[in-house]
Amino acid sequence: MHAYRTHDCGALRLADAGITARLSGWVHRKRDHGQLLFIDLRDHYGVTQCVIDVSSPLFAEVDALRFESVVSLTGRIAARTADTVNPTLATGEVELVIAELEVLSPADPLPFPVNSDAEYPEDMRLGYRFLDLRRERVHSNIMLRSHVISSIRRRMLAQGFTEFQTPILTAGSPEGARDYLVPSRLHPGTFYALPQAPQQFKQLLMVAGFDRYFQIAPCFRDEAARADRSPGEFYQLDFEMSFVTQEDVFAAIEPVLHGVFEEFGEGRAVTPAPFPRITFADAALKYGTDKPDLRIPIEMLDVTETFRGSGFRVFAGMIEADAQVRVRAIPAPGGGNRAFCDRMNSWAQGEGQPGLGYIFFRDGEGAGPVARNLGPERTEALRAELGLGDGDAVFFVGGVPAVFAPFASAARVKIGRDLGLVEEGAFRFCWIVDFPMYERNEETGQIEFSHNPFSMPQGGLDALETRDPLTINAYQYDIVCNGIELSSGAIRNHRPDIMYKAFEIAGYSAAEVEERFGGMLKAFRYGAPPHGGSAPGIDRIVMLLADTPNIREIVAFPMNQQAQDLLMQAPAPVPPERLKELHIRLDLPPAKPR
RNA sequence: GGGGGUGUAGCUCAGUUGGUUAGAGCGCCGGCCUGUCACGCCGGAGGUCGCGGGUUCGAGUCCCGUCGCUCCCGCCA
Repeated sequence: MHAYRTHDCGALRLADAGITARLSGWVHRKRDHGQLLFIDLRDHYGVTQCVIDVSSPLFAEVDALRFESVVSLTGRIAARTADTVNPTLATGEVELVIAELEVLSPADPLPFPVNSDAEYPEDMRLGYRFLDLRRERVHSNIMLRSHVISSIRRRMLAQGFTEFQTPILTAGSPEGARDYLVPSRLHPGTFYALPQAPQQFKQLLMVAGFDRYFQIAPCFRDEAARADRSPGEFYQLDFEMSFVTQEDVFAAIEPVLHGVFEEFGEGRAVTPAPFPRITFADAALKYGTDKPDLRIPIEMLDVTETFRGSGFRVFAGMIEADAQVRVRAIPAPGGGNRAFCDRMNSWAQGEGQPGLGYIFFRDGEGAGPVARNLGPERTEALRAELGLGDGDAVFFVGGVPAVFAPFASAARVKIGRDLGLVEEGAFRFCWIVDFPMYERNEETGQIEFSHNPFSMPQGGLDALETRDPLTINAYQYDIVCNGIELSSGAIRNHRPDIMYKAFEIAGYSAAEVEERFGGMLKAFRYGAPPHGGSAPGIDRIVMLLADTPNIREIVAFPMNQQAQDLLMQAPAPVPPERLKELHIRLDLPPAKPR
């Protein structure tokens, strides 16, 4: 007989009754009846009930086992009587009658129970992550993550992509987040950086002629954490393709994402490919954000003209005073009662707004102060334009769109949630396309890249030379699911001439561009294919599938929000001789003693 | 760097208007129980109420400061 097990703890069935089996695992639960004792033995695969009674000489020893001790139990497999079958357990028709016990590893009393799904403090869970990972929910999340990654690999290979590794010790990125730096021992005073993303390498692979690259790529950024964002490191499905248009990129990745979400969505609906394409401008207008949650069937509408010169002086006056001012209507189907509208108004005030104007429709007409000031004709025109009727309401936000957008977006989401309009059990995808290439920095007045400076401007060199930069869009796109940005991507700018011009508009001299991006420019001078790609976040995909807002639920060994590993004690000081070897002297005091 | 929340037993939490000896469930230790599956029943140990200061006859409770954790803003193309 095998030293540890003949079966795993999820394997035994009624057909196994009568055999002698050996199981190894953790003591999940104990039920002590004095003369009779049940042990639920758990391993990765399942739970099996084991039983012993007082006639056995082992009884006292089994009785003394503490939770989470690792034991090997050997004995006959017995069919349970009909009235003792446990239908909630895969192995619930049988039990192991304990004849031999080996304690492989006794456990101390636990800092928190493993056999419970109750909430525990994050720092304790992370400090005892090996225990936390035994708990059913986290354990299955980590398995889900592994299966998702396998599925992604399989699907990417099926799409003709090839997986490549790219360096972890590399050069710093001139743009973007803070780099993690690694001192060079061989070259005093110099540092490697950990990649924020394999961006330049994947583009170089395209220049090298590999055509379709992907990688489940670790990315490192020395920035603050969020609930949905790890400090330090995270993973992306990084991919890049040559000789493609934006639509080719979409067509390549949509089946992968759709397939993965179908495979692991447990019946939740998934937007069929092709996913809707929404322009950045339309998203701003309809949703107030470039990350719309399309499970909420509310679209805002511009109603500036209805309020221009109207009796509703607040908005009419704002429109008169500032040409940038717009008024947006947020329809609230089913929200047509004063209680709901007043509650929304109070919520808005709690959000720091002066209030939230509304009209609600009953008895065939609009009610509320806005309707009174606007007059019946304009109110009726609004009602008709928005397709609303009795029992519905509409809310209004006014001002400069860029200023009110975050609030309008939040109001849309709150209305959708409070009225129960959110489509449950669904993954709603869309592409946000046509991001503006440039924006004006309101403080300095300078024209800056609004997103990725390496994207190809729509219209190419001609557009850069002839058009107002603020009207130029880039071939840049995000993929969004349920209001969560899964990735940014772009058709890249592979033409040095267009790159110099693009940077010139943003105030960079040719010499600066040469100095900062010389490597890429050099590669582009020897025959570079047009190329593009994207990099959906693995962690966010798994979070959506696991239905958790916290990234630490789907990463096996996460750091805490202060970017510390509480189990391994990282980061940690290093001995002086190691620092000396690295030519480093710590002569600055810590910024703040901790 | 800023803001919100939070901190009471190993864990989850309750603790009234400031008032006697700070409680419950789980876990731990001991006892009882031969068919449970979150087994049940009885008993016990376990507390610097995060820390420091203040107000008060009296502080877990009120005030000030500070620290930890967490969430958000900044930040993250």
